[in-house]
Amino acid sequence: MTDQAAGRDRDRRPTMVDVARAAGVSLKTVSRVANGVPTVRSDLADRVRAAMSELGFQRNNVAANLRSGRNTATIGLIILDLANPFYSTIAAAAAAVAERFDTQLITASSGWDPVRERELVLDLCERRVDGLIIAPTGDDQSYLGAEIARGMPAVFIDSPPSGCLADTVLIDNRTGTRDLVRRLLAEGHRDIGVITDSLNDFTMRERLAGAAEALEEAGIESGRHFRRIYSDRPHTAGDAVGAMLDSSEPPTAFFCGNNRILLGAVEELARRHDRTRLAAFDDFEFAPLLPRPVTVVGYDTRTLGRLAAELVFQRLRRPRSAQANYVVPTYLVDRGMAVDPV
Amino acid sequence: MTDQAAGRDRDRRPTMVDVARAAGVSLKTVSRVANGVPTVRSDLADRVRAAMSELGFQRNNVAANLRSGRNTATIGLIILDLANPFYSTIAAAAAAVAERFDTQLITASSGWDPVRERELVLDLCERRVDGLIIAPTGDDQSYLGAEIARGMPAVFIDSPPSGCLADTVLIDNRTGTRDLVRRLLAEGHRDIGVITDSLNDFTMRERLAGAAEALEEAGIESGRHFRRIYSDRPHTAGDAVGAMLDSSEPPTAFFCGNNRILLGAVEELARRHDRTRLAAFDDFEFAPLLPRPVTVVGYDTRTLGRLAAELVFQRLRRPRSAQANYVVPTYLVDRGMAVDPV
DNA sequence: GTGAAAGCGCTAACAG
DNA sequence: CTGTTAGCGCTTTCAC
Repeated sequence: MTDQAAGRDRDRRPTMVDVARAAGVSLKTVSRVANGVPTVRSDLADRVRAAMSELGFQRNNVAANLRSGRNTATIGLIILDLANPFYSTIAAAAAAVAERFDTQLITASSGWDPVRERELVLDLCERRVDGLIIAPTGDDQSYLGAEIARGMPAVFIDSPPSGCLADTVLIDNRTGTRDLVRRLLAEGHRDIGVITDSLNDFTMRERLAGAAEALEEAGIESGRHFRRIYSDRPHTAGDAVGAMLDSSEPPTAFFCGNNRILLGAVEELARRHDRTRLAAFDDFEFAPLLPRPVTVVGYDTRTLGRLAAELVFQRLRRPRSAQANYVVPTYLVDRGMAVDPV
Repeated sequence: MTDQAAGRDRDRRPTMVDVARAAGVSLKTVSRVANGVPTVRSDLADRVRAAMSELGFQRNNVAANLRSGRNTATIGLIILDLANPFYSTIAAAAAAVAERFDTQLITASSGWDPVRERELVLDLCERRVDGLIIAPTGDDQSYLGAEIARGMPAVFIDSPPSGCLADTVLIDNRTGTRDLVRRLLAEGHRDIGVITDSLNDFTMRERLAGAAEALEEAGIESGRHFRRIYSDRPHTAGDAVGAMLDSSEPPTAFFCGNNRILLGAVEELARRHDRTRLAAFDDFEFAPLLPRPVTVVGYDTRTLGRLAAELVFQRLRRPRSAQANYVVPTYLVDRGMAVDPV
């Protein structure tokens, strides 16, 4: 490098070469100081540090990682929608674990698009993230097999992968729903309206299966009052509730497959001044404020995110450890408040 | 590189050199194919592509960016708490913009810790993110001045920076609150209890100032009914409400500085079967389900995130463009439902 | 203790 | 149209 190429432009970020020249030492000494290597003569180290702050030097970690072959200290989190509190809570919990390992999280939303999911995985792999946490959509993650075989830590959350083997952290959808429906049965309800979202979704299938188990235990035909809705408008759930209530044998209780459905049901029941028993999967922040009692299946979303992140770092340390499949337990909790008329 | 160093280990990711050797072409031809350069003889391109999928090649974008001096296609988002829907909505909106530019978001939470905020900024700069979106905490962001001068696009959201100049996207806290308090005044309320969170917070100071403006317009001493709370437990807000109601001249209306305070107030009023008029800053998803009418100040959080991200990319294109200071407008909306007794 | 040389995986520049 | 050479900013040898 000639002297005139010494980088006179103010815009360029100073490199270790610039620092070395300013401090009158070799590039390598600068590198040592930057990395806190103790065996550097203190006067040299001081000169280097002075030059660093003089020039406003900041190490380029991208370059450092490239040469050292070390990790990028980044893990990728692919979820369905970051605006959804369920996923943002997971992201926050995973980030808290990552922080302990000086690692940052790249969070991306697939928006329920399997093609996008795959693109994101590829993109993150090309960025050489150290690991991947994925809430899958669609039913084919076989494209990840090669990555996993190559040693990329991959953890699936909320739903298991299809077409490849990986660590998973799931919620106990089936047991949670079974316990909830058992409770309704114990209260004497025999006609229980079950409202689910699309059964393309693993979690929804599991919840329905849990409900069916409880109903069958009680000798009740599990499909007796069953409505599927596909829309994300709460209104649709309200319509389902209305249709069942208007039938010749209306249910005396409803199980709502998620909190969105519950909200639609609450609104419809409020409109009708109807006090049919309500139960649902998913607890949520404002459930205590619901204007009528509701029993919901709760679970610790933060635990889900935390376990997933911990699995990634665990697998980073011991790449060939046995596949881990965690299940986050559920519990029943009574929400909603008794309120006055306005 | 000698032949025996050809990388026999199965674990190592294949590089362009490996692909070139397998395809019997030069490294550069592989690079061209990987980058979609059209001027490659089709039979060579086919051989390269075959070798690529044979070896499971994935370009290392970290290395590619290093050499080309291009961007890392990453922007950093520093917020206070990703688990908070306000911030996760911003993150989702910013990510949606970033997606249009094939850019990923690294999202990190400072947790209201100024030291952590600074560490995160430094870390993200060392990772050579292309830009930064920051919801600041603390009152000194002067450490960013050098970065901004060097051309790092930085956009502050929710609160402006102190000690440096940068683009901002803020919410019109002052106007929103002033309009809301004006409405209470127009309804005839003269005794309005104002409950805020810590005034260390820029947004809270602005909201209080907006309330004061409206009260002074009406010739009312603005500090008449005023309580500050510092805790994040809604209970504390309830205590403040209770104390004011128990005073010799209880307010006939309350303004709550944020939605957390509102929830505490709602609970306390429900407990007392008290129907004092309620108003608050912040709309939120479940506000329509509140068990009593409440007028809230709403704003489009997604717009905030979108504008911030767009500013980053705008400044990336034209680094020396004039400083932009956007203000997201607010509006009043009536929430809460009239409900039956249970 | 310090520094020169080589090279991480890729692209830019220039030849052929 | 293809290949060679150099080099991004840093770390890793391995001499001195």
